[in-house]
Amino acid sequence: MFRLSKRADYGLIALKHLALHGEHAHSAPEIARTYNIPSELLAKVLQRLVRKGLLASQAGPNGGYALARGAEMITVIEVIEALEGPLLLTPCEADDCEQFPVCSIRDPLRSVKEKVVGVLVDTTIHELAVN
Amino acid sequence: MFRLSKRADYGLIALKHLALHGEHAHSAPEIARTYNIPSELLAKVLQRLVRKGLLASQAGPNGGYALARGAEMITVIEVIEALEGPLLLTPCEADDCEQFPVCSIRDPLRSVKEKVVGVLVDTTIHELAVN
DNA sequence: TTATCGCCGATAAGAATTGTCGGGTATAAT
DNA sequence: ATTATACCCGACAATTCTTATCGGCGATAA
Repeated sequence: MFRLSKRADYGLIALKHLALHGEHAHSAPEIARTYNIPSELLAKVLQRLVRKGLLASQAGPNGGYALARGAEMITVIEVIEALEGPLLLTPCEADDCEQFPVCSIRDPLRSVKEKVVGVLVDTTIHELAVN
Repeated sequence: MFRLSKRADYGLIALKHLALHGEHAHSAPEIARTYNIPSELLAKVLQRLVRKGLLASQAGPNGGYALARGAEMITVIEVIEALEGPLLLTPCEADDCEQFPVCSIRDPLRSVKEKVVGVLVDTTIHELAVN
């Protein structure tokens, strides 16, 4: 349906939270409670963002997550692609679909996709945080 | 996953086909055969595009579909929204999700969505056809 | 009259997302 | 040391969405 997954939604909410309250680490359960997000699912999301280098984590009591870099250095496209995989406008680009040999729109849509990606590259977590 | 549905894919392929070969009407089975698309599914897609005013149809033998207006007057966003409903970046915008009262990214993401829509408004079927 | 095609709703089949569970390791505080 | 909190990770159930199919109907040209 051309919409963000909840994974990505949760990730962006958490990143904005960390951008706004970045003095110390915040735990997954704490953020989940604040935004009414299923705790274990948010944990999964944050773990993946750590693996992708967007977050830093700290185990133990008083542990939690913090941004791995400044909020203005993290783009929305990074978050989306970290959580959903590369942004593909057409099914053809991913699996070789039945239309592959005769697909007439793959190439023209590629340039459309690049413009869309451009928008998401130009939007940072910092922008989400101040607006 | 932030990707076009096959419905939209099929619709764009068909519209480009009609833009390129617009002398007479083309039937759903014919287009489906050409691009290896399940015939009855493509029929459904084209019927919906008729209802939305993007295509004109003609019943009977030698009947089929043709563009309702010039290819440069049909935008990609019209096709996507006709087949997938309005483009919503966040789940929040659609159903009232569990985060609604505390969602911190709904507003900032709205402006992101508008930029994305802008890209798709600026792309016409004619552009797909010549590229 | 017949064959072709558009039109529509209902529904099955398949895939992806969302959410849950269980078992592990790290670490700070007591 | 022990305990409580939290990160980490894979597997799996539940749910939802997408994709595809089916059956019956009306329109129209040959």
